[in-house]
Amino acid sequence: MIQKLTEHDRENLQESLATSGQKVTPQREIVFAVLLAKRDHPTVEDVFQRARESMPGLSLATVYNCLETFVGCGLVRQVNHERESTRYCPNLAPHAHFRDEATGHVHDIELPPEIIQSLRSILPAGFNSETIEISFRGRSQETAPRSTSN
Amino acid sequence: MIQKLTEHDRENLQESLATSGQKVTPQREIVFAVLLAKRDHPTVEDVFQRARESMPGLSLATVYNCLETFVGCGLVRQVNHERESTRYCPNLAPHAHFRDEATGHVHDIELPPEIIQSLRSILPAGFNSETIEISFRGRSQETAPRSTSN
DNA sequence: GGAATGAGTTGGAATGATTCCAATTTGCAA
DNA sequence: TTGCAAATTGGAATCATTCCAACTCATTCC
Ligand SMILES: [Mn+2]
Ligand SMILES: [Mn+2]
Ligand SMILES: [Zn+2]
Ligand SMILES: [Zn+2]
Repeated sequence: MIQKLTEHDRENLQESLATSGQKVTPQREIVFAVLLAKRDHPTVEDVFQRARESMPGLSLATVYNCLETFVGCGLVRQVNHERESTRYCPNLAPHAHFRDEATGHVHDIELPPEIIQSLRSILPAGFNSETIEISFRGRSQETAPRSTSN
Repeated sequence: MIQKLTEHDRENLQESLATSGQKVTPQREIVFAVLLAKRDHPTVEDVFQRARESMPGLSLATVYNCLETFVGCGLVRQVNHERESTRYCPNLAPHAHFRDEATGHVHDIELPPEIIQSLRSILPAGFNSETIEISFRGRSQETAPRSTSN
C-alpha cells in the first residue's frame, strides 16, 4: 500500500539519521514513508496501522522508537492538542496547527516570519525561547478533500 | 495554610458557578482558593496536596471534579505542555505561556490584542477559531522569586 | 569462515495521568 | 421528617506511553 521513498526523501532520511549517528533500517524507511504519504498528522496508532500493511511484522514499540528517533534528529515534529494522543507532522516549515473540533482533523497553517518575530518580541527580557507552538481550535468548512500527496 | 477567599473572589466563584447551575461547596471554595493563592500553574496533584492542608479528607477525585467544573464555567484555564500533567491557571486575561525547560516553571506572558488579531488574520477563509493557544519553551533567568500574591 | 559486538527490533509488562463507577454524604425542598 | 438531586469519595478501569529483557542482524575482528 505504501509507495517507496523517492530518491530525494531517502537521502534526506539517510543524512538526518547519519548526523545523529544512526542508520536507515527497513522499519524506519516505512514509517517515514507513511508520514510523507498522508500528511494528516497521524497518531502513533495510525502510523502503526498504515505501516503494517507493508510490513506485517512491524511492532508498535518500533513505531514509537522510529518516531522518537525522527523527532530527535529533526525530521518530524510532534503535535499535541489538549490531552489527546500525540500526532506527527513531517512539515518542517514554520507553521501553526488548526484543530477542527467537529472532525478532529488537524490542518497546517502557514506562519509568516513577521508573525514569529512579533511573537518573540513580546517576551520580557531574560526569556529565551527556542520553540514557539501555536494552535487554533475551532470549526472549518472542511474544503477540498486534500490529496494523498507526496 | 490556605487563606479564605476574599469577599470579591467568593462572589466571583458563586456567580460563575451559578450561571451553569452549580453551587459553591466547601471543596470548591478551597480548590479555588488554592489556585488563587499561588499562581504557579499547579498540576492536579499540586492542588490536591495544597488543598489537603486545609481539608484533610478531600479526595483526589473531587479535585479533578472541581477543576473540570471551573474550566467548564470559565473560571480557570487548562495549560498543557507536551505530554506533561495538565496544569491550571486562574489568570483570565489573554496570555501565552512560557515553560522554562531548566526549572519546569510556567510563566504567564501578556498577549497584546494586536498580536491576537494578526494571528487570527493568518487563518485561511473557512477557518473559524474560538481558541488560540501559544506556548513558548526555553530558558529564563528566573528573576524575582514571584510573590505568593493575591 | 566464525565468534564477538552493538544497534535495532520485538512482545509484553509496568507506569501514571485521567476517567469511570457505585456507594455515601450533603443540602434543600416538599 | 422524608426524599431528591447534586456532590463527594475510594477504588477500579483506561489507555497512551515507557520500560525491559530477549532476540535478530549486520559489521568488525581474529
Ligand atoms: Mn481535514
Ligand atoms: Mn518561576
Ligand atoms: Zn503540521
Ligand atoms: Zn497562565
